[in-house]
Amino acid sequence: MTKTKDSKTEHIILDAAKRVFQNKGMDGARMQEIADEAQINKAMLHYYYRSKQLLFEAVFKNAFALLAPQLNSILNDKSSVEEKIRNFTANYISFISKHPYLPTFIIQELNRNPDFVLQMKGKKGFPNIEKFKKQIDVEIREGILKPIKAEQLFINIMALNIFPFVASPLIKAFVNIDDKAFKQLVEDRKTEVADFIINSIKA
Amino acid sequence: MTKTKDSKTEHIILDAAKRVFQNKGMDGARMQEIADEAQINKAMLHYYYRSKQLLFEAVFKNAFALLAPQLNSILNDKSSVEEKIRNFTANYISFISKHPYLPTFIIQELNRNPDFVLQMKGKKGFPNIEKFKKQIDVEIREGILKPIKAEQLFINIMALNIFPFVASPLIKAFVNIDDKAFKQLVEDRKTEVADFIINSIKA
DNA sequence: ATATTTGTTAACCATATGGTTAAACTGAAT
DNA sequence: ATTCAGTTTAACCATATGGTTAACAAATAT
Repeated sequence: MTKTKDSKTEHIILDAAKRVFQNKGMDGARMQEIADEAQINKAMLHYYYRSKQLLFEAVFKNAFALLAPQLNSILNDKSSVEEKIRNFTANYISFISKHPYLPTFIIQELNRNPDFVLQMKGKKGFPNIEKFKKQIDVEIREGILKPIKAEQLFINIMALNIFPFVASPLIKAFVNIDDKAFKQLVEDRKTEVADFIINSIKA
Repeated sequence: MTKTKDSKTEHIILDAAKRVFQNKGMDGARMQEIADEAQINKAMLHYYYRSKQLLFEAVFKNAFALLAPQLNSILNDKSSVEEKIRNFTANYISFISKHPYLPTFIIQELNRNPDFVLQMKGKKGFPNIEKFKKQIDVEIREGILKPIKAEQLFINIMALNIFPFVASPLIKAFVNIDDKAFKQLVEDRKTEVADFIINSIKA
């Protein structure tokens, strides 16, 4: 059994760091807490990841890499706009229900350090709107869709799908519901949101 | 000139604290930085606000008090649903363009400490969906609107209006635009978003 | 078997940080 | 002028925190 480059410990650390950073953010997280979470000596964190900043970046990139393909599906898939919206909405909400921390974490940390996104932008697999733009224009010309800017539509799709997870404490308070009812509301959105969007843009 | 209860210094501190907390969040903010920002001795912060936590709460409540009336306008005004949506969208985007930090700050800190919202919930002026719910049901019965749950519609309105500000670094990267183009995109949303929503829900 | 590299630990260090204190200053009331 | 409450400052304190080190253990190579 050859030793894998990523040691077991290294993985345990990343996993613990994920949990802590996702809950507390970069500023709120403590190296000792990550070590405790991993049931490991604090020095190991530095042994494998050198610094808090680098450990954080590993976690962030990991999280981003999980999210990006989701968005690419709506930007680059071959199906029609309507199909894409229906698929994306259902899939995305399922996906995030399994990782409810993800969008909040990414958005929070990107606001803390907007330059961070520039580092990602170059890499392949980074979501890009160009293909989607062309597709929208084609479907408008074909009379399938009402005129709308692809940028605005894309923002709307993102907003309707992501926002409820980012703002859940606020929504729960305003709508005056508990966790269970909120979960049901989100579940309903798997079709609600797609209908809402398509209603609006279909010619 | 009688001395006002709120001293000048107290106000200067709150103002500086706003700027720092909004940019760095509770965890990222430093008392020394706030003192520097206010050009004042650090001990004054404790003299007037006792602790970082209390100073933070003052800032947070202040921010929340600014945001709440905006949401109440859509929940409690007398006009028709369509009018409300058009007004709210235009007003809200104008409002936030002047306070771009607000939604991100509130959402971020509420996620850090969800119990915080419960403390606000009791107070009068806290946004509540009940009236809006009834209005939606009436307009559906009258055939003005297609059937939709008030909760979902409210979430959609919030999402479409608030999300672009919360996720601006992400959006700028995906849509591949600079600050100026983003500002224009947001400006366009003052009518875009209302049209998008009304398109979808009007019978 | 022995040397060498890799992994792990406890103790330690420098600095940052929220908070305190005691003395000094200010301006108005006596 | 003196008192007195409210305000401001510099110095200080205890603790938390990210990071390092040196010794030790386990695995791997020679």
